Amino acid sequence: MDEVLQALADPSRRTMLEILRSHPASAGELAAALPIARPGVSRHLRVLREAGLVDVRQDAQRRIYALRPEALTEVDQWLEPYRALWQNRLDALHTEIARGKKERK
Amino acid sequence: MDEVLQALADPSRRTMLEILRSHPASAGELAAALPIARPGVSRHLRVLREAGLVDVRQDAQRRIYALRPEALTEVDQWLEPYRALWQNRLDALHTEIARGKKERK
DNA sequence: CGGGTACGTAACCACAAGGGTACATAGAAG
DNA sequence: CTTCTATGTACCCTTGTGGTTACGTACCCG
Repeated sequence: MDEVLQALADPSRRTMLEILRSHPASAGELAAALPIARPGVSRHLRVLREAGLVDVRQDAQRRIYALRPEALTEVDQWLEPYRALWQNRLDALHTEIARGKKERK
Repeated sequence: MDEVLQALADPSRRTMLEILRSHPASAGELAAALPIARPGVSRHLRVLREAGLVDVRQDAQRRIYALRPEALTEVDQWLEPYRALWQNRLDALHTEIARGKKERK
């Protein structure tokens, strides 16, 4: 969990995930899409790998990275107890609005 | 969004949110619950405040912090496009299991 | 085997983050 | 108005993080 949220904190890494969301990509491909040099990308990929957010597959001399979306369920679960709270608030807001409408009639 | 995920990356800050989930608390109260000194807590609180994750209310010389769970909807929304993916995977897994059962019969 | 390609790792550097101590400030209390 | 309480800010230091260049390595191709 910790590692996942840590990994998500960096915008470059989030961009990588976004790319991988549409298709698996090689390290070079990802590097080309980012404003940073290849070694930097390599390290970011390591972080993502260690957080379980991506999988690597070797294809000749290329490394193909693929998204492992299940890892994000951790975040979803962490969010869970808060979800109830914000939904209550939204419900309350809607009730408020509804009441407002009534009273304005 | 960026600020929110950034804020969530730190475990101490997540602990604070967890505490605030059950009840609003003063800065000192939060500091007492954490292994770090009050000034550090103050700084963490600023980060949370700037990310919109908490609200402050002044009560005499105390500052009462309250959770603002709506801020987390940003994370929920960010998660959204990935959610579809991991659910597909889980569905596929279930299908796979179901098929396996059948074949094993 | 020699060379090109695709990566990762090592070494290095600059700066942001997080922790601590000391101090400033605002408000209650006397 | 002085003092105590609660909290934030300034400053300093150490560590972590992200980026770069240089280098090592694995693999295909001729």
